[in-house]
Amino acid sequence: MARERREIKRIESAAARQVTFSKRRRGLFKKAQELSVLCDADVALIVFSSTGKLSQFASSSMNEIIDKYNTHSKNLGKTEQPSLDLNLCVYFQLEHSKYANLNEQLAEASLRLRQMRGEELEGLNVEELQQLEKNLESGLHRVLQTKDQQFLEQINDLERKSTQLAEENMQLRNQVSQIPPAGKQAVADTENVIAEEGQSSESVMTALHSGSSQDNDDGSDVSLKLGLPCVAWK
Amino acid sequence: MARERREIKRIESAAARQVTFSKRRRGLFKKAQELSVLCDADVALIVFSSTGKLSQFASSSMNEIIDKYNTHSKNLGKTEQPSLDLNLCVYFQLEHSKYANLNEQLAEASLRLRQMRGEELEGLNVEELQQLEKNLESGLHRVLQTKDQQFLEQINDLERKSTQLAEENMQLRNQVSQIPPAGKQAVADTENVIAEEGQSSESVMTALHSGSSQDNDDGSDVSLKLGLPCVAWK
DNA sequence: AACTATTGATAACT
DNA sequence: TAGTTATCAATAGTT
Repeated sequence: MARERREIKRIESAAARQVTFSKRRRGLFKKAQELSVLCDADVALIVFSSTGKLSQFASSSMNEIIDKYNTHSKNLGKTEQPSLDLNLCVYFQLEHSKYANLNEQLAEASLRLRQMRGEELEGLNVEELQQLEKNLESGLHRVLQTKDQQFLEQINDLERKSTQLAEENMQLRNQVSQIPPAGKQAVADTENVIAEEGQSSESVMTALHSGSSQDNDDGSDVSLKLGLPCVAWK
Repeated sequence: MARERREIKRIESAAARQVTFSKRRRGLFKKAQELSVLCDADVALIVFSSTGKLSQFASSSMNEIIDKYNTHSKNLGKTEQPSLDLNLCVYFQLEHSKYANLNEQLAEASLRLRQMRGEELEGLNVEELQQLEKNLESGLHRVLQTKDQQFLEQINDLERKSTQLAEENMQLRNQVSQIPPAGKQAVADTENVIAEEGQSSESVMTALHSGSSQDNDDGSDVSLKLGLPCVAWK
């Protein structure tokens, strides 16, 4: 509502989000208060910022309104404080309304999920479809970013481990070359030269596997794993 | 915010109060939703009208937010188990398990929704992210198809109406041309020719507006509307 | 309920 | 962080 229309989607910049939060929160609370006064309504507003900070407004008492809310779904009677004899009855009603409420919310959430999966779109108009499209696109975008990030992390991991292994490899070679010559020394030396020139990566893999079963006095973990544990997305 | 500034005090006329309540309540809920989306805030809004009718909005789950509020403000102790006979106890356990179960399902569904929106992806591995990506892509695909379909339907509608209007337009022209010549006949004819050649679409629009206020014995609806009703995506 | 004149809220800027 | 202003959005009164 200002210099330019702002699309209703999460503000990525934390600073801008904070500024907008302050401004809009003030506006929202003002309107909540105005509604309660103008229309004699009972209004409760609870806001947790993205940093977890609580703000609240209640036209009367917050707890009173929440109680009224909890008992409302099924019960219409005036908000009398439950007498001791009625405690049980109220408890049942409360449980029931919570239950009904949960059921409703679950149905709502399920519908949203189905719609995000592209089902049950019949009741939606073009505007709602466009909103859904935006949500899906931004969700997809973030999922792709996260996935890429995980791939990059794995690659970095692997590179680090490779470097480490290469170093160990070289140390091992030095140790081997310092072993006093035995009977078949000449042959062993020749093989070593070939390996160094043409099969360095295979040498690394060999060092890897032998390394984890060998005694290894530096205690480093040299196993290579791809981070793909097999947990199904239901 | 309108024709005249309204003082913030209880509206005495019940009718006016009801009307204002409806309008402002809609605005308040919209703003609550916008705040929650824009600023990634958790917002709960409970409104009881002066007649006791409940409206509510919660960016996630109302119960969740209220719980968070209760713990956040200060309250902790509660849940005194009513010590009663065995049947009742069993009943409570049953209710509680149903309740817990629903709560679990709702939490699960909420998490899925947030993840589809690209939030809380931290716990997912690459395989799960790929599955999520597939779900989002297929959902997006279907949403786009549905949207395109609705656009096409609107276009067909408009084309049908345009054709109809063009026909009516032609009939009207014929009627006009059959009017017996009056004093300024020559001038009128000339204007007609110009209109036919260079301003056909404007002629159609003119026919549209006059048509809806004129007597129209075929009873057809000749208004042109784009199907974008303003229903908020809660 | 639908329509506008007008006020109010606020996004970008300072 | 607060203040200013151009613009957009909400809505009071009306039909």
